[in-house]
Amino acid sequence: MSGLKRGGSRRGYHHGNLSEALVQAALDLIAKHGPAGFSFAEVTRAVGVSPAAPYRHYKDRDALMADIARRGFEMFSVRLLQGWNEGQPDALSAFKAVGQAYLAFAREEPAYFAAMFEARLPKDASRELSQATDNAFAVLRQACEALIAQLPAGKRPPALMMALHVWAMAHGIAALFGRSDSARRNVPMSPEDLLEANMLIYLDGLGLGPN
Amino acid sequence: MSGLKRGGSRRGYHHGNLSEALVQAALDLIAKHGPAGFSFAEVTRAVGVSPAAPYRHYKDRDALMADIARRGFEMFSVRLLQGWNEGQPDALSAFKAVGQAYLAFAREEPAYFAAMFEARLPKDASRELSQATDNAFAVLRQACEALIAQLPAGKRPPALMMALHVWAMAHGIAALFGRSDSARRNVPMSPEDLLEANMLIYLDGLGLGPN
DNA sequence: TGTACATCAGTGAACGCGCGTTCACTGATGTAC
DNA sequence: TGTACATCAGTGAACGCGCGTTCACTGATGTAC
Repeated sequence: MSGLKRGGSRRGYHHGNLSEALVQAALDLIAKHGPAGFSFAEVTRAVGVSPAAPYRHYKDRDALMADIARRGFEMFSVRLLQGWNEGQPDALSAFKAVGQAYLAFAREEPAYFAAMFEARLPKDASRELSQATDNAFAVLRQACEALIAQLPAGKRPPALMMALHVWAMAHGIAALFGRSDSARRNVPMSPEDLLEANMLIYLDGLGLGPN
Repeated sequence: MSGLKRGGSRRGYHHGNLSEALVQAALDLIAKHGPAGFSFAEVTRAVGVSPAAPYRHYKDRDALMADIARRGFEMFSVRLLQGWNEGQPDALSAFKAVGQAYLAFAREEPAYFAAMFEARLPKDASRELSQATDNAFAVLRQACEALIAQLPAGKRPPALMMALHVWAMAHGIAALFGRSDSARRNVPMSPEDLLEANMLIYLDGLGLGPN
C-alpha cells in the first residue's frame, strides 16, 4: 500500500493517482476526436493539473499513447478470453463468442481500439506493448487450435494461418462497420451477424461445418 | 483547354495548378506522418505558395482531406476493376485478382489508403466522396454476383453479404498486415498469400470450391 | 488587331491562440534515529 | 513519540513556435468591343 491517496479526493498538493487520471482523460479525448485528437496540454487541463505535471509520469505524448495501447490490449485479451470461456459449452460456440467479444470491444471501447490500431505507434514503442499484443493474439490462436483438433489429422490447416484469418475477418468488420464513435458505412446487417456468417462460411470451408 | 499553364513551370504570379499541387503535397505528408500528420500551413510551404493561397480552392483542411479521399476511392475503383478484368479469364481467377488489387492499392498508395479509411471524415463530408465510395464497393459486389451465378439456384448467398465479407477480409488483412508505410505486425506469410488462402477457404464454404 | 476593363488567383503581413517543454520552486510524504 | 532530513510529485511562469485565418492588395488572364 504505497501511501497513495485513494478515491480521487484530489484536495492536496499531490494528486495521488495522476497517471491513471491522465490515461482516463486521454481516453475521453480520443473517443471524441480520434487517436490524434488530443494534446498533452489538453489532458492536463481536463485533469486539473499544471501543464508540467505529466512529465513526472510520461516522457512525452507518445509514451502516454503507448501506455494506453498496452492497457487496451490487456483488456482486450481478457475480453477475448472471457468469450472463449475455456471452450465451453463447446468449441464452436466458444469460438463464435470470441468473435463477438472482438466486436463488442471495438464498439464499447472505441478509444482503446483507436489507440491500439490507429495510433501509428512505432512497432518498438515498448516491450510491454508488444507483449500485450502477442498475448491477445495468443487467445485467438488458442481458440483456433481447439477447433482444428476436431478435424481429422490429414485435413488440419496451420493454426497460425487460421488465427490470422480470424483476426483479419473480425478486424475488417470491426474497422469498417463496427465502430459506434465515428460515422461508418451503414449496412442492413449488424456487424455481429455479419461476422458470425463470415466465420461460419469460413469454418465450413475448412471442413468444420455442421455435419 | 482552359488556359491553365502546364508542366509546373511555376514562374508567374499564378500557379496554374494549385489544387492539384496541394493534393500531391498533402499526400506526401500523409505518407510520412499519417492522415492527421499534416497542416494546411505545411502544405503551402511544400508547394511554395503563401499560407492564404489554398483558401481559393478549399474551404479548410477537411475539405482538402475529403477531396483526397474522393480521388483515392476513384483510383481504387479503377484498380479493382482492372483486377476484375471483366471476369476474364474466368470468374474465380478474376475474383482473386480483385483481392490482390485491394492489397496492392493499400501497399502502393498508403497515403490514399489512409485518407480513405483512417482520416475520420464525417460521413457526409461530400456527395462526391460518398458516390466514389459506393462505386468502389459496387465493383466488389459485381464480382461476387458473377461468382454466385455459378452456384445452383438453391445455394446462392445474398450478394450484398458476400461482398461485405470479401471487403472485410481484404480490408482486415490490408489494415493489419499489408501496409508498407507504418510498422505493422510481421508474420511469416505475405498478405497476398494470406488473403488468397482466406478467400479460397471462404469460397469453399460457399460451395464454390474446386469440385 | 488593339485597348479597356472585369475577373481571377496568389500575396504577404498580421492577429491571437494553443502547443510542448524548461526551470527553479515548494508542499507533501516517507524514513532514520 | 518526536524531530530532522531526503525524496517525491506537482507548481506556475516563461519561452519560442507553428498554426489557421483575415485582409486589403496586386499581378495575370480572359473578354468585349
